[in-house]
Amino acid sequence: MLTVPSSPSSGRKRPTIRDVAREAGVSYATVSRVLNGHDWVSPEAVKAVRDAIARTGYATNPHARSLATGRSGSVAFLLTEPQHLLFEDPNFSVLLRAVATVLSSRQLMLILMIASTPEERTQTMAYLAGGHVDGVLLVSPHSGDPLLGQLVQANVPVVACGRVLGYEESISSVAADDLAGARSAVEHLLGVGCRRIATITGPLDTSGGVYRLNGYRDALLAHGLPVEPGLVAHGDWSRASGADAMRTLLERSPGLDAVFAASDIMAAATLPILREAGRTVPDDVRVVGFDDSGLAETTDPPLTTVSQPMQRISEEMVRLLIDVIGGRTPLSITVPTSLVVRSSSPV
Amino acid sequence: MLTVPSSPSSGRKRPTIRDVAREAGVSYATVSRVLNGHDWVSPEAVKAVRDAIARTGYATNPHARSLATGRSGSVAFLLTEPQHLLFEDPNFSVLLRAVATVLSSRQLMLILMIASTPEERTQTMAYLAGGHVDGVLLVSPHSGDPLLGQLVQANVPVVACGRVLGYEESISSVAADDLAGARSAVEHLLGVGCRRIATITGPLDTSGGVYRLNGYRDALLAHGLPVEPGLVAHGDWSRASGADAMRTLLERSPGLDAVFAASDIMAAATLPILREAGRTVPDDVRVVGFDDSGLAETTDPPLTTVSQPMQRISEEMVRLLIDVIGGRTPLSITVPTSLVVRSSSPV
DNA sequence: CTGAAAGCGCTTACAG
DNA sequence: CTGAAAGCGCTTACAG
Repeated sequence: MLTVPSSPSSGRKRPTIRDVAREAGVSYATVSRVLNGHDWVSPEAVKAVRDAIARTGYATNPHARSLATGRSGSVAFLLTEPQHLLFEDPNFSVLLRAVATVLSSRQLMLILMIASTPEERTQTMAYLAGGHVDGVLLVSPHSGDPLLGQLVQANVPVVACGRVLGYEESISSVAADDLAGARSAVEHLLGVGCRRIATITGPLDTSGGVYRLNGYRDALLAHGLPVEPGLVAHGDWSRASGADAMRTLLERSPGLDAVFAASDIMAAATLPILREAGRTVPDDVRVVGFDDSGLAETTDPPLTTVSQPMQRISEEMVRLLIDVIGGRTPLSITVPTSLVVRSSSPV
Repeated sequence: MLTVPSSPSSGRKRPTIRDVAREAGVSYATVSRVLNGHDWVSPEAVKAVRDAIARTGYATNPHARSLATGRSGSVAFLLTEPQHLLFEDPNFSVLLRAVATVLSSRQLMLILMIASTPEERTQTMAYLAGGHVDGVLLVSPHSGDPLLGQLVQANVPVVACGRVLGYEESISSVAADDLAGARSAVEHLLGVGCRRIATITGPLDTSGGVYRLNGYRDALLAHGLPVEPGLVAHGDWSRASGADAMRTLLERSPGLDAVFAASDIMAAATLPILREAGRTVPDDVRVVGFDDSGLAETTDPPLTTVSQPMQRISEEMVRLLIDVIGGRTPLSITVPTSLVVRSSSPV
């Protein structure tokens, strides 16, 4: 069913393991051995083979290898967010970039799969369940997503970025410490004297949405402050939702003196709204975001935010996925966050 | 050399073409025929096979197929920009997203490869020259890049996004009409009365950098205006370079009344600099960008910019790549742009 | 330490 | 229209 015609442009036949063997004067099994390095091979044979490889310009055929080993040598990076978020949120590109580097250092290919539309989801699931990749890295899953159950049922090795609500036991994950991160943000606001602190949450079917809200609550309660419903508005990570939430909050609680948004995008979206409403940031209203995604530095004023160590998260995701592929039981990893103070809420 | 252990988690053996054949009561060659649809198969056989596929849950093994056909069924999306740009520029994610969708509709896998560091480049080149993908989509190539020559020499099917300076004949490309787009931007500025129009160029080893500068010149000359060196500053697409260029321009030509930046990112970067310099946009200085990348709507004020039809560009890139893989000669495709007017330079 | 050989799961002429 | 068979390029026990 491939749409690609056969390829005359690939030119003359590439050298195979047999060509190398002939050139090196050994059997092709020996060539395979030095290629894979598992078994013992005599130093002379190794050298002969290496030279022959260099002379012939041999490169191993990954399809043949995969067929023989049953492993694909590739990992899917699966995005399930609606497409507008993929455009907006720098977090995705940062994660993608970091993961690509880590995978490449482990000789694994990164296959990008986007499953927004129903058709894409069906196709994607068939591909993944077909065992065509060794494992999948799942980005920002929502707990109601049927893909999750299918993945678990099909026994596909998965590691999610962010804990997966409802699948904590069955799907491995690595996440920033959302709870502690959010708490530190709100404690920072309390520490500089804010008392009417609003929050814009993420979607509550994601662990980021839930845990960051919990962190907000914890911090307030720990300081003996009530959690007022009028100070809590919900977003879906998008810029538009952040702007809407800010408008709602200003309407319901004009006296607010700070807002903690569960993402930098949503935090950035509050800025023009606050300005239009005649509030100065940070003098009238302080703003704190979450992610430190690169966006935070470029807003006016730059955002105080909770930094997630994306590099570390990426490394752990790949390492964990390799473990899971190897048959180890699911695990949740939490990495610490740190508060980055900028002018939207200075100390 | 794969770092992934063998995979117990993949569970029981998947059904193969032979299981389907047995179930359907035909030879497995027939199963393959209905799977591929090239040859004639009797309707009864087709039905028997389809049913058997459904019952067994068969999914074809892409590695076996690739080994037999010599085609990989996958395409590389190759990024060679330094990593900071990948974070900043929404253009990349937009293109990636669009290309992923088009490829998926053609049953082709998208393999993401990032070649920033020297090691990554060596590895990448080996992989591509090894014929492990059917073709490569090249993003934002710079003309001095040795990878270009290697790709051409290795006879790898390539389609670039943006014309590749120095390789116009040998590397296919699809690009927005940079020249006409830039001209329309500057004509817009001239049309609203600007006379001291500065420009911030892209890097001059990219066609986007060169052609957009040419468009700027063309428009000025056509209106009988000189091209003043003091009004031209160079950037490298990055935000930081845009800010630097703006500072330089203000210093050299304090009397400027407009700036045309060759990308939205660089245009966005001028805004805070202009504000710090006490200039109001658009009253004192008008700003026009290029890309309409999503960023343009979110700046303050929103940017007037030249819109590139990324969806269309993506479709053409994939279609063209399939042609090139099929052995057709290189081709350059140019798609028209359109001016989007927003408050940074209203009519 | 190293060959010979089977096998991974498919496609595709070659005969019928 | 459909089988039987060779072959794609590797890996990996199995003998030695």
